[in-house]
Amino acid sequence: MAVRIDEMDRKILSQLQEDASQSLDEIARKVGSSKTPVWNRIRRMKEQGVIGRQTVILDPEALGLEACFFVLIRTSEHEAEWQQKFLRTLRERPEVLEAHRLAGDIDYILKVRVQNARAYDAFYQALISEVKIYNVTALLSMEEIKSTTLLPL
Amino acid sequence: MAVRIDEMDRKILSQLQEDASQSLDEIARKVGSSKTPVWNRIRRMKEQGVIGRQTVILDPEALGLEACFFVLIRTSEHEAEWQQKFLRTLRERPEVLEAHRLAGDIDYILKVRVQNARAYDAFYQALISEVKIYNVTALLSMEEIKSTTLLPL
DNA sequence: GGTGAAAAATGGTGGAC
DNA sequence: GTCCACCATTTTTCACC
Repeated sequence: MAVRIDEMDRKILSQLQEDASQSLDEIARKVGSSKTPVWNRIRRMKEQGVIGRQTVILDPEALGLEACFFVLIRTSEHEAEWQQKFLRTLRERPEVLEAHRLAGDIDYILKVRVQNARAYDAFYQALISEVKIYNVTALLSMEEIKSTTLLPL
Repeated sequence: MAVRIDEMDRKILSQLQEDASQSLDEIARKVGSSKTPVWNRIRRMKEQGVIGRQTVILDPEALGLEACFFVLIRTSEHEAEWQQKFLRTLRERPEVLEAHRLAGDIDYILKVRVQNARAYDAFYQALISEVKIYNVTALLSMEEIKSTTLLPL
């Protein structure tokens, strides 16, 4: 997974993160290079998987997704089969935006975006009916102080 | 913040989320419309703020950001001035990718991306030296099961 | 609100240095 | 590896339905 990235690559990535709709010429000018080398570097980084999906960030509130929960999960089951099913469920559910397996006494954390508390409860009921879970704590977000996809470069 | 979005808008947003590098023609064809109306709808939704930043998703591992922590914070301070400073600190720190104020006994949750455990400790020390915090629990991610910016439409 | 065409800008490629 | 110029595609605007 380790990939050689030099200063010029970092500058290009930074520009792309900031605004991927910029033209090649514009990016080239800002990073102090010209079109072809910038284009070649971008192509290489896409092939290597450093650069992934190109997307737009939507406003969840405007789309009626007004509730955001962080869900802390403890489980008693640690068998492979149980885990497979659990992971599949999480990946299939579009309201699960993030899922991590953790070190320590909490086993998993999820970030879940839904319309409202009732929609969260529906998700929760569906989840626990599909897989056995020992303990669940839901943390309700009152205010999104910060939310960014921009990685520090 | 509530905005009128019809079925066609949703289809367009879905396509843009999936792949923002698609041409207008391609999007128009997929949603069963044509170029100009799709373009007008996209422009309107950008003005309304439904569509925000256009960006690329980078692979954190490839960039050497191999550690991801979720940080649960309890604080004894609830004064306006303290909060102002705390929020400013979070917004300024690029390693803080998400920050939410919570309901319940945990006051804040952060998602923090750093190179390694040492870099996290540096962040943690900097944070507690800037603002007084009652209790901090760091959850270390062992495995990113899912991470998406695609909102359910 | 949709269609089609035309002008301006951009992406992608190949050749010279 | 960088610069430059070329052409096909795409974006963006506009007049018309």
